[in-house]
Amino acid sequence: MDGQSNLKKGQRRKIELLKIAYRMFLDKGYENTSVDEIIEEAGIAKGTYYYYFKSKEQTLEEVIDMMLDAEEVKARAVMNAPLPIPQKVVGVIASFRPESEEMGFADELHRPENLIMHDKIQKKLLTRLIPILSDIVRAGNEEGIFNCEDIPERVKIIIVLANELFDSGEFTPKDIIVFIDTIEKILGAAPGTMSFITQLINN
Amino acid sequence: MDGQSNLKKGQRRKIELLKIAYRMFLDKGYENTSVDEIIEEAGIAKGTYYYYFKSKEQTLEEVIDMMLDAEEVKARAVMNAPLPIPQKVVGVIASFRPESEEMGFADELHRPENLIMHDKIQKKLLTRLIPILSDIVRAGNEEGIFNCEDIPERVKIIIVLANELFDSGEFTPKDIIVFIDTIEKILGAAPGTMSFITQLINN
Amino acid sequence: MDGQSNLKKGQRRKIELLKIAYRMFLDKGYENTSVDEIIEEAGIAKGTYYYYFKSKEQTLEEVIDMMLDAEEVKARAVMNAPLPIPQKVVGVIASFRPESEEMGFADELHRPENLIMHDKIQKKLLTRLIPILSDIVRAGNEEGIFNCEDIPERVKIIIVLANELFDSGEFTPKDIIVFIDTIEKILGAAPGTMSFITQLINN
Amino acid sequence: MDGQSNLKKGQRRKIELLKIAYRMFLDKGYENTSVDEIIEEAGIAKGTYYYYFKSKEQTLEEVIDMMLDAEEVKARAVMNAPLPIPQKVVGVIASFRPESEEMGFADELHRPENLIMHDKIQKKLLTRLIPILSDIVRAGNEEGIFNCEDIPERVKIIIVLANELFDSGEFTPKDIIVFIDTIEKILGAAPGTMSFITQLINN
DNA sequence: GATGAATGAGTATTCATTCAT
DNA sequence: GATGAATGAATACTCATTCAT
Repeated sequence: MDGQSNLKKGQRRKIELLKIAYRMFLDKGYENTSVDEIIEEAGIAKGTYYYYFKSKEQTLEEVIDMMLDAEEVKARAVMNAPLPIPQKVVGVIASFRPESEEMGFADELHRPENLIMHDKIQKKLLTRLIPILSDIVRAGNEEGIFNCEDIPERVKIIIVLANELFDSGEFTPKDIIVFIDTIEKILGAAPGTMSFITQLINN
Repeated sequence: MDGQSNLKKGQRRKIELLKIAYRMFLDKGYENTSVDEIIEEAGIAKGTYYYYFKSKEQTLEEVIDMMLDAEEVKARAVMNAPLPIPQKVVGVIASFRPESEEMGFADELHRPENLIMHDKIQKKLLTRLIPILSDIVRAGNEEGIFNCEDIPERVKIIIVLANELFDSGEFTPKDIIVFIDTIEKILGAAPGTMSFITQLINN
Repeated sequence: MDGQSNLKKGQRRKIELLKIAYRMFLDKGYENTSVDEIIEEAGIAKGTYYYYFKSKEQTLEEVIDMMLDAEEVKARAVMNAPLPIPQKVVGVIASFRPESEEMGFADELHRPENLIMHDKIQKKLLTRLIPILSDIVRAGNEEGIFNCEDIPERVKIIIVLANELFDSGEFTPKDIIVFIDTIEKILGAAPGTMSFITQLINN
Repeated sequence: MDGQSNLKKGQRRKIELLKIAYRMFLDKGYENTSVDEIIEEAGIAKGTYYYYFKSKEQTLEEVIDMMLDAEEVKARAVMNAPLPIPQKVVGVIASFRPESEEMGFADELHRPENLIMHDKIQKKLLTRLIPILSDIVRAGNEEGIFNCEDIPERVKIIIVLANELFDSGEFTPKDIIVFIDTIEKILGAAPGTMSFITQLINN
């Protein structure tokens, strides 16, 4: 009994379509991907597409949710792994990135054609990521590694900064140094606590 | 002899057109504003529009530059005004916002239809704002109010945070508290140095 | 059961559209016929047109192919008819003309607005006409009516001449005499073999 | 006193413009060359262009006439040169080609974007070339090299064939052989009279 | 569940030409 | 002679969505 066998046939097909749309939105941007192209790629008829999706916009919505579901699983795995707290913080943030075969860390989502998708993801992502990361920071507080109040608000700032500063791939070593210093201060950590990030990014 | 008398006739008309386009882009979003609508609003022929602008995209580019020019003037005025350093920091950041008659502080630029414009502005704005703000922070360092290195990188973080956290208008009092705390630590200022911001935002 | 009953609905419609476009291209010229005019004439929506044709250019391509298909059928009928060889030669050449209700022998295709269409047709026509005509000339060789080598090359010259000299409708009786003389010599026929052409053209 | 000194200033400017338009029409095709591009290339204003030319079409007309004037001079030089008659025939035909720095014998005029120009030239060219070539053929008749009546009509056929068969650059050695054979027969020349053409073309 | 024919509003851009100065 | 601002008709093509079968 495999994990998908209890899905109805239609459900499986919809997931296939979502994966195809996901890849195409990422590759070409949401607005540059026409429904015609999706159905051609998927080998289905126009009507079939609209049988599964109310609109193209709704497809995007579902694509994003599917993607974030997968990434939340990864983030929770990091949270529960036997790692030092600071590594968990960074690991959770890093887990929320679409995995792309062709491109590396510098994210497809930051190309101009992906503005809309990026923006939608960003907003939904904050909702999911803040609770997880807050738990980790709270644990850090208890361990005495961090020392801060208003944790969700601080976590939010960290996520926003990470996304805006590093996703585009245009940053200097000094940007990293200042970023690390900022995070440490935001969380009330001792200087050097997060400096292992340098190595992560340099690779 | 008024200030515009030395502009050629065509120059004046172009500036008029830029202002009209600026307003429309802001109101309806760049993509939702068609060239047809612009020329109708301006009362000119299609050909006239394309006499002045190579393309709609180039219009956007020029609109943004015009807007940033105006805002840079405001920012420099703040920089040179007889104000305490912390007020200058905040004033410069605040000066870089389009003034809108209809909407308040919560910016038109953050509506989804303005994503493209917002993004283009954001990138160009950083280039202009960082040097000005860096000068102010340097002065703060000399006065002993701030105490930090890598000033441009720190300034960049502050601008990014200000834009992302507050432009959308969705923020809580705690967000403000944490933001202020963060800025103070980023700049190496004594606690409470920037707390006057609270009053600014609450009004 | 009529001959079209096994065509799908969409196929039939496409053929209708091709016929409409064909007529309009011939009447007004390809470039002077806008897609808007075609769809108005056909009573269909813009989208429907582009559902059937990738582009206006592709429509032209298909129109020409359809036309040449029909004309090749006529040419082969002439080839297989019980006629003297010289009559077949002339008949095949003559069969490759669009039949126009309004205009006579002097071809619509030679008006300046039809240059593009004429040129495309000319090139494709040579490919189809040369083999057929070559077969006839070969048969003439065997019958001793003609006497020549390099038949396809000779046939090509004859077709080119016929098109260029007579299609425009501007020619004198002397032009005809010389043309006949030339053809006879090109094919190695006895003087007078092709002189029946005179009567054909004069009518 | 140079040859141009008696031209008025305006006349000289017009000729400059014609040369620029000529080159551009040849390079990009008449229809693909906009008035805007011409004036930019020429460094003049829109109004100036229309001061010199009634319309773009009239420009084309004048360009062609200028070009044919130059080529007629070359053709008459060939006619009067101390050459054998058959060489004169070929030389005159060959003289009516625009000289292009970039392209060789395979003529720019046969690219699809030059259809209109090519067609206009073709028609005007016949008018000018037929008399010259007819004179040469008449001389050939008197020398006993040729033997034919209806000279202008025969000459016309030769010109048409030369243009259509060879201008496009797509022809085989057999095409040449048959062409030579055809010309000889059209003019009533002894076999081999024109075979020197082979060498001309092969180089 | 699935098809594919049909829709039609929407859009940016080109370009020859005119004419007041 | 020369300028350049202004015109506006013309045009091909896109695309999300619907719906009868």
